[in-house]
Amino acid sequence: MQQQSSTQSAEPRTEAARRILEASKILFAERGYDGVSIRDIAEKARVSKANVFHHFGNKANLYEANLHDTAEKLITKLEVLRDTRHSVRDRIARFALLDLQEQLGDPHCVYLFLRQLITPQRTAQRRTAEQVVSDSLKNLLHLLEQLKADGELPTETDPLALTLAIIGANFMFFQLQGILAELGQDGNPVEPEAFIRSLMHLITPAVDNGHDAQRHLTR
Amino acid sequence: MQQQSSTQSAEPRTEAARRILEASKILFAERGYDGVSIRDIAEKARVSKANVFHHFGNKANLYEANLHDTAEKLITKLEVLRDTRHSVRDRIARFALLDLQEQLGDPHCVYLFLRQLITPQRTAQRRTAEQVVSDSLKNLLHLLEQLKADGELPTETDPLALTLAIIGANFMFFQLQGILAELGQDGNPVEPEAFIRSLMHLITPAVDNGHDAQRHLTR
DNA sequence: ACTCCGACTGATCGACCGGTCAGGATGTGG
DNA sequence: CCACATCCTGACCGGTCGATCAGTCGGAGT
Repeated sequence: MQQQSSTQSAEPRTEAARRILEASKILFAERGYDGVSIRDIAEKARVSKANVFHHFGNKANLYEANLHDTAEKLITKLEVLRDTRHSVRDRIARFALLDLQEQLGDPHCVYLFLRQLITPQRTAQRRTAEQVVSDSLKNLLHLLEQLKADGELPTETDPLALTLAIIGANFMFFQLQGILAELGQDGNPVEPEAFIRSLMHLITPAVDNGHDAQRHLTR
Repeated sequence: MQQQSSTQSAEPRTEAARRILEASKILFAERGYDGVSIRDIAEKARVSKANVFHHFGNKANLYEANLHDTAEKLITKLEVLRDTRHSVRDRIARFALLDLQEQLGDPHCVYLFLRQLITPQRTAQRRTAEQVVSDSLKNLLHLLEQLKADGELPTETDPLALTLAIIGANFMFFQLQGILAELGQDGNPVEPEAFIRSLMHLITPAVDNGHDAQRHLTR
């Protein structure tokens, strides 16, 4: 038996192993852990059922390997936000756009993580999922606090509420695409860039008239 | 055989049927459709396994009955928003607070609906779930457009983005309670009322200087 | 007393589940 | 040539799944 370790996932050893990982990722994201059988995965990956066990030991291990992969991917995303070449405002906008684009570009990762977050059992896997979300949240919160310290936010604005609003708006835009498309016939922003622009207006509406930092939310 | 109809769910006929419905609601919300067996439900409801089939026909029917129940519950919630006795601003604040409180008060309904929304299969059940969310969204969107027409929102504010921000922020507050509690030691708003107040500040920050009809949520 | 009906249960079914095992195919080092 | 390791498969196992069925029980109607 040559199964992968459970604590750390390495690269897939063969093409078949890679196909198994990819197929299981999609299926787990769509139907959840219990909704997918090893048969389904093997069939989608065009391998024998026993081969799945050969590479990943058991079902839980395969699921964990998927979570580990997506977690790594999402963590590396956060590194982009740390460069100080751009203004705080720009970094917030870039983070929001990057976050939204990545959700739209790889929905399976989102659903894989979301399914883990809504599980009441506090397993180690759920902890890691929470950790990723928590890091992302803290990062954005820190940027917003910085923005407020710079005087670019009204004093009565609560950075935490604003953080949750941005992250939540992104998720809702991602999740409700189908619904939005139906009622967006009158020219509402359905493109991510336009949506992020609208979202940034909510934070500091003085973005059109050329960076006027002291012009706050009037009226 | 005396199973309920599939298209419309009536009240549970016996105490046992009521217990089955309640037990299955919790289990389905926590573990999802495939994660729960009839055995689990029967055991939690303290009835025989065959009795579950007697009352609900099959597993899918039982699940559908749960969805129908929660959908009805959420739809009736929206009725509150239609009374014109309060100002538009108040109705938005009341809607947001009511929405958040209901999520916090009955998490199982939220998870039951969420699990349905993240299913890629476009079943009739998913349609109804989408319909409920869509109605709720349209309602809030309409109120915000009204608010903007009244001149209480900046002209560059996009009502749709604001709608998604409010709904999304509520959901994030609900979902990330555990994470928020950890980093909320420095006096951040962890109570729903305070959070909604902060959220309303984001919409119309001119709430402090004493408008006439906004006294309800400002302590 | 007799019938009928809905509530309810234990036993049981075939299907499918996750997982195992013996062994074939292929390559690699001695 | 042999020995060995890895990749991979078909056949198989015990257990659990959703669902069925025969039948018991108790109350209402006649």
